[in-house]
Amino acid sequence: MSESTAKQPSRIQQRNRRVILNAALEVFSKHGYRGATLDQIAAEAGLSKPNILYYFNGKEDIHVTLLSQLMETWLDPLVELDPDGDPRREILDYVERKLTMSRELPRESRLFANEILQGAPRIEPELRRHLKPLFDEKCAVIAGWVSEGKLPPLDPQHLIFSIWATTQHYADFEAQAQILLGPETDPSPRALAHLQAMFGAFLDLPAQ
Amino acid sequence: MSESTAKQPSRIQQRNRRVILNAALEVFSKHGYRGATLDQIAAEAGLSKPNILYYFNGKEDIHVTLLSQLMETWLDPLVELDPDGDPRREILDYVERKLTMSRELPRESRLFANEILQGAPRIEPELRRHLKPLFDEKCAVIAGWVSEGKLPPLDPQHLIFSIWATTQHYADFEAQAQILLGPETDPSPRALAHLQAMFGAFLDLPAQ
DNA sequence: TTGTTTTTTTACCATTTGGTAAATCCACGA
DNA sequence: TCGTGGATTTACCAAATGGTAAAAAAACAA
Repeated sequence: MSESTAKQPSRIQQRNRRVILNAALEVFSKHGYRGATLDQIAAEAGLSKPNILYYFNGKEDIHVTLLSQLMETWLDPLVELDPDGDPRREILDYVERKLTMSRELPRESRLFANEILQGAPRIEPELRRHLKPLFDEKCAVIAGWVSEGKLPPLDPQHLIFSIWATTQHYADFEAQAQILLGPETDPSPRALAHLQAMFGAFLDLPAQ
Repeated sequence: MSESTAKQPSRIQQRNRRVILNAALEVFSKHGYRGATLDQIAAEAGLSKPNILYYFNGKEDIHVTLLSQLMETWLDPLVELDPDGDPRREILDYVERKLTMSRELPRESRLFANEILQGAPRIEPELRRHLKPLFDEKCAVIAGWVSEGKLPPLDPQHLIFSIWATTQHYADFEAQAQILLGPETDPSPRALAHLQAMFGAFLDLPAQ
């Protein structure tokens, strides 16, 4: 017992846990929690099912571990919103970061969307612990900007909801967008231009 | 054989099919397709499982029937968008209709969201047949308004995406909103005010 | 090498789940 | 009242699925 609580995981442990979590992300984001099977995850990971269960305590353990590990990445763009920056610039940059994340991490986006859609049964504590305080903090920042006259009167909470909704839409509803726009084109450039124009217009101080 | 193709369903058939579809909507929207079980649907409907299968050919049949029947209701707000109306008024009214639908039919919204998230495997043909033409038609209407100078330059496709995303967000991500805003309050009034302000600002012709 | 610990596989199991066959019940018209 | 067809229940089944026990294999420290 070289450590006080637990031994650090071996190289094999680290690698296999990572492989399993990546496979689980693929499968969970595609089929949802109930729709995903351990066999699918095992096949995707190139391991046997009992071997998967050697590294995790069960299906739910994998799912919760995934969501918890992703939480930080997921909140990162909002964390970067700087109270001391230019309000309009900060918010439009946040929109861009969220849209980029939607394009580069669509599996993560769909994983979260699936979980929230089902009522967030497994991630609710995590949301209360990490998302809620950050959300409140950044709402206060935006509200401050409004009261300082640096932004027009607006509802910070619902502004953030609108940013989340519009950016994540491109990952979560990708199947629909492909049907409506065609599968060839990457909607991102036009999506970014549109969102910058829309939120930009909303954030502009009228007749300054 | 009094009819050419099939006899019209009896009163019992009509009632039970309606009861089953309502129960299925409840269960499918809450757990997704794979997460829902025939036993749950049967319990919710107050019927036995074999009795359910007397009225439908199987789980998928129920799901597809649900989605197909809902499609019309779902597209209705967009159908009402009037090419001869005032552009700004028409679009803002559309936003309001969509938000109202999100509040009054959250189960339907989540059912669709679940299906699209999984890649729309069962409803894709329906989307190509009904949603796509309507989408193209209304995009053309909005593009017409833009080229007539009645709206500022904007991207009709992505504008509609933004309207869908922001309004449906309140149904699909209700669990998250409840954590962040508290379960007591109905977010609808403030959501409506926010969305009207946001899209209103975006649709305003600058310095006219 | 050898003994020990970690990792992987083989062979299972209990439960759940979509679905079926056949018997039974029941409404209703003649 | 009786017969007939529609409606419902009872008793199942096969496949899928999450999970386990224990043996075998691989890795590793001495």
